[in-house]
Amino acid sequence: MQTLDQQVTQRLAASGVRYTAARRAVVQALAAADGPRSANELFSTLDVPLSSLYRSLAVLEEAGVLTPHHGIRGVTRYELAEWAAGHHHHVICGSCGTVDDIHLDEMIEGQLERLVAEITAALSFSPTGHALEVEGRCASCL
Amino acid sequence: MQTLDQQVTQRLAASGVRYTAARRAVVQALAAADGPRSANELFSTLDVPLSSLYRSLAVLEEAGVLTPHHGIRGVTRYELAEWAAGHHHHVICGSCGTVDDIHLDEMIEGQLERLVAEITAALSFSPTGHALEVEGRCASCL
DNA sequence: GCTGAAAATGAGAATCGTTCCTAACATGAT
DNA sequence: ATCATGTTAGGAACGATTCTCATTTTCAGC
Repeated sequence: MQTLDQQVTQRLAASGVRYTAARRAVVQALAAADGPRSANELFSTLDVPLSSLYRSLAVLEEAGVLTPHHGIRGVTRYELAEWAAGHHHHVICGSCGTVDDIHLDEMIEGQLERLVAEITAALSFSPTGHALEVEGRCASCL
Repeated sequence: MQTLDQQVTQRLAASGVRYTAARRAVVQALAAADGPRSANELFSTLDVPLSSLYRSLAVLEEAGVLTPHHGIRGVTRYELAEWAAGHHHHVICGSCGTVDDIHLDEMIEGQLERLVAEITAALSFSPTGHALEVEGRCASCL
């Protein structure tokens, strides 16, 4: 079992890029968060210039370390990829755009997986993943 | 059983706005499409000024006729709301951003519904809907 | 420990989708 | 016909993101 940093280092090396301090800060901030975060949200936490932040996010996405999540008002939030964060789903507030992770218990997740398999079996489309999103209002927007 | 136009007229009346030619064109274009469409995509089809188009989309969303779908690069695509288009899900190409509708058969949809009910039962969050999105590559991006 | 090429950075300008503003234009109720 | 209100076109403004480029950092090979 390797640490997250070791795994990220390997992934970045495979893309021929370095695991610098700014990139490390981004990965650690996202690892500590309990949902996807936008560039601006990270910016207000991290003391990394915005332009560098956007570049780091792009590099990390390209290397398969982060996955983007497109929300309201053109805001893209990033989270650790599935191999790092574990497979999970999202609860999204339609009002403020906040996204929280939810992990389904194995039984339910298994059912969902079977469902997706049935759906994609009939399509001429090569699926790479699936996402179940529950929409509603979060506690602070009610 | 009323026509779509009649139903939309009622919804807009409830919001105190008119069902004008431009709005009718938007609704009909989306009814004919087999997936969500962005303002730009509609613009290239409809001969409605972009600013009016955006306003029409906002009005129709506000009235509950359309629902937005946020895609890559900050592009928002709209589709008819569930009451008009029927409940369905999406297949999304991670490369070009194209979104296509998929309708699940009743048995599968019922399973999914039960799944979502189980998930939300444990959350202090008032759900308004759910979406299952299958990600992958479309035929033209392979 | 140096050195040079490649990679990464920071600051600001530029771009893109989208929203807001304003003045001119319809429409329906009175 | 008149008035209040809804609607429009066009363009300015906006926020998120990307680009540019000069500078700095990193690291393999000496």
